[in-house]
Amino acid sequence: MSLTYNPKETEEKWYKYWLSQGYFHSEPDERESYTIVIPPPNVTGILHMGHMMNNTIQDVLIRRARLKGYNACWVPGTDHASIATEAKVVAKLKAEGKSKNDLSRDEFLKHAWDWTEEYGGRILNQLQKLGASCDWDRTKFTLDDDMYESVIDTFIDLHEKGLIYRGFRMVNWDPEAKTTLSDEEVVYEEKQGLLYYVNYNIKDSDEKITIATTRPETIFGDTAICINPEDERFSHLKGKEVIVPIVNRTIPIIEDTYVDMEFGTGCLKITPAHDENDKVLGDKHNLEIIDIFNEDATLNHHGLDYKGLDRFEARKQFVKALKENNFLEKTENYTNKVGLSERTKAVIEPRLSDQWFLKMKELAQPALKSVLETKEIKLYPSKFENTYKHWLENVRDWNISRQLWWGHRIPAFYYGEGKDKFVVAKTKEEALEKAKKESDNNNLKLNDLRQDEDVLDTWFSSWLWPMSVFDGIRKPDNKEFNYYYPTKDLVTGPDILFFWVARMVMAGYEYTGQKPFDNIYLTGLVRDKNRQKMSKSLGNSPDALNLIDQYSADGVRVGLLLSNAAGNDLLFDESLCQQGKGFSNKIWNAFKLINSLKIDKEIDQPLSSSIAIQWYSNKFQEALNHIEDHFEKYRISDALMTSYKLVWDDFCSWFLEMIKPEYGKPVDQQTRDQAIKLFEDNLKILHPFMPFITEELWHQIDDRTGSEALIVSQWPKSQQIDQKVIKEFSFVQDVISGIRNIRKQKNIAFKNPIDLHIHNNENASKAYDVLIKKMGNINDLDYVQSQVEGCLSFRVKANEYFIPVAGSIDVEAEKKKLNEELNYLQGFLKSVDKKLSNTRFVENAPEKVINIEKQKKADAEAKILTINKSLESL
RNA sequence: GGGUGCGUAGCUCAGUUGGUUCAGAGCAUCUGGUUUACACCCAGAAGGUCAGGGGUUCGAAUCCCUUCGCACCCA
Repeated sequence: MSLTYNPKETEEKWYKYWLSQGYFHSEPDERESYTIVIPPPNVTGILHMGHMMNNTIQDVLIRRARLKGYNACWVPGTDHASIATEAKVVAKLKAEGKSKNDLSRDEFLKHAWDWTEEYGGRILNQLQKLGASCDWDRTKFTLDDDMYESVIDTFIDLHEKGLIYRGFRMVNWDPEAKTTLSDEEVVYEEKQGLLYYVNYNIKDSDEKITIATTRPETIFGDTAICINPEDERFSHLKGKEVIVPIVNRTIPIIEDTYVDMEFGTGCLKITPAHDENDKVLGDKHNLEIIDIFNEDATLNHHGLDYKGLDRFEARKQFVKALKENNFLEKTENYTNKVGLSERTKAVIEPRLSDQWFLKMKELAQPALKSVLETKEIKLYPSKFENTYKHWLENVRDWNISRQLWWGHRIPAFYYGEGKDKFVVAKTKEEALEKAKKESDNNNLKLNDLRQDEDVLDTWFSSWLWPMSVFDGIRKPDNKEFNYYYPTKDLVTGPDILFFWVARMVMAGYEYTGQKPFDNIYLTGLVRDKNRQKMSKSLGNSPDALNLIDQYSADGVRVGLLLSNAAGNDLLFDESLCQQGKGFSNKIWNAFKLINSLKIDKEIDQPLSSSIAIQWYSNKFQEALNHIEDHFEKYRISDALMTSYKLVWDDFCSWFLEMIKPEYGKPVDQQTRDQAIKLFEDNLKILHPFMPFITEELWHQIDDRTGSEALIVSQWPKSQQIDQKVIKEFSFVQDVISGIRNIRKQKNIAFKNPIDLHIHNNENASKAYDVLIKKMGNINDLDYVQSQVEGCLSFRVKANEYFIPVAGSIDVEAEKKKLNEELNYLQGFLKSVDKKLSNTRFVENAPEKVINIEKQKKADAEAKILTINKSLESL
């Protein structure tokens, strides 16, 4: 066995081994299934801390399920991320001097596929370094043929059900990506801007009216001025018209109570094409709609001389012109929230366009019910239920179209001039048949059909993920789907609770009548020390593989899990990984110790060892119960911490020290065998957290065949716990701590033996005396009936322990110590007495609590008695 | 503007049904230790107005109200 643990070699070796043995692969069989589908990372992405966190948790769950005898199946895959990927491909083309506009759709898609093939597998390979035990044979991509068809089938089905419709709506337009974004993809930022006060001349009058706007460049699109009908300042202007400055168009003054008389000048310009609220007013008052922008947010011909200028440049120049022509009254500083594209950071332009929408209200109902009413799906931590509820109860129709090429192309075919002349069909041929019927025109040819140019929102494919990875959309009765679905756990971040999770629940019920998963576990976001979300784009994410290099995969896994409770953000700190690595070292050395002991088959097991084994067996069972409970409640970090303390404190610091023979002496066969058995149980519960080192040691213990690998062994069985053993030993631990304290106090090195006299008021079991002697390095241990002079003392419960020390005892110091203990106890007793003499407490508190208080009282009284006696004898 | 959550040791965070185990863990700090599996170690110590105030209760870090600070979501 090598002196120190070499994670690099080990990790590579065992990952290959697991793969070669097919342990990650699952096929339906008679066992119960335990399925997790990975939240598909972005195909162009690379591994960041969030992924590591997320996937470590999934791997812990799936490895534990495997050990517990489930047929565990973790399905990996990626999504095509239309906006992000298309943006990257466009950027790459640009760097090569090509423009997307010069390419045909097919040519562009070829570039996108090339890109995907080059970078697509990257993130999955990185997951392997982390130890992820995914069933790689099942790896899926949202644009695989079967996945593609599932999405198209779903679109057609929902359209037939009347849930998908086409609408002319104000959308969030990203002028950089030249696409629509959903509300969820827009981030708002406060920006310092100006409020411009602009004068409009009243037609056939010398009078003018002043409006305040943050966007003077949209004046080109003005089609009305609106005043509040109750505003007396403007009542004389009712029915008149104004002239748009510079543009010289005449527009009406309309009246609507929507206008806030307090804000600005109480007078509003209406630009229906470029503002959501103006659009509503425009519809109400039948106003003309003038769209002044091109798709890249430069001005079109409505912008007159400013045609072709970017909106911000146009604003600058137009304001200058307004000023020069005395239309600009004044400007004021003004902060407003500006919507930005999450992906490109471009300022969102509200834009009217034809889009495809999915009605959400109906679909949301089962999703609400299952999480909030029937609890068929459980959400961890439950605090997110409120957020979930609020979103679903106020859900808006989902704009599912994107003005992009990379993705699932909308299967709508236009056959005539009007934009409502279309049919939805799976193939062009089917579409032709439908179109002939609808148009009553049998002369229609394939060439007369034009397919919609847009693709579907990426989430419109990933909301099917738990079904489509098992081909459950196309073939709902297939064997695998029936076996693996519904899945068990979904592990993801709270930031995509609506984007993805809620929608998967909707799709699940819509298509199977069943939930897609039993449990939703929302992890925290990984943040850096400045509380910023860690992301590649901010450049504040440590390189994942570098971390693994430095601290080992096991170390990083432990580091990530250690201080991370569900749903709470984790401020990432590398020292946590260091702690994880330190833990590996500890485990390694624990085995090194057991392994290095020479065995003597002739010697009997010492009493101290048999006690140690009995104690640790029970301690292990107690911890196992806690661990099971933690897992059940998805308190993964607690489960890890419980295991950590069990192995480090109980196993290494106590158990191993107790069974360790004197230096150079051999160990008996029985103790060694039992220690190995207990160590193996440790490895089993550690395996989900630290798969590599545990598998390595498992094989160092013994030559094992393929089917005997740790990854496919059996999780320890729960057994009856002997609480008495644990309780008695805990008392013994206190005694040993007391001895250590005295040694420390008097600077008595451990190698120097001392004597111990025990005044056994508690009538504690003497069975453990051998251990006290061994662990305290006690020469003579005896029992006394009264205080012993010339000793330092300490107490455990009512028991008193005396240790003779060389030189004179400082009687005053001893008295002082005793008096302090006495004072504390008397205060404590008083508070307990107060409780017990309170009739309302005795009447109301549960019996269990009262008994505890009574026990406290008895213990305190006994101890006080002991101390008083000691004080007397001093 | 509306909603949700958070505030516990120097730092990062647990604290489950209000009641033993409750004021905890890890890191950092300090003191001592090593011929012995591990200095990636061992044995100890110190560190707290549970954000402030009020209330409910026999009993509050935990429940309610309120003030302050912070974060996130939605508009």
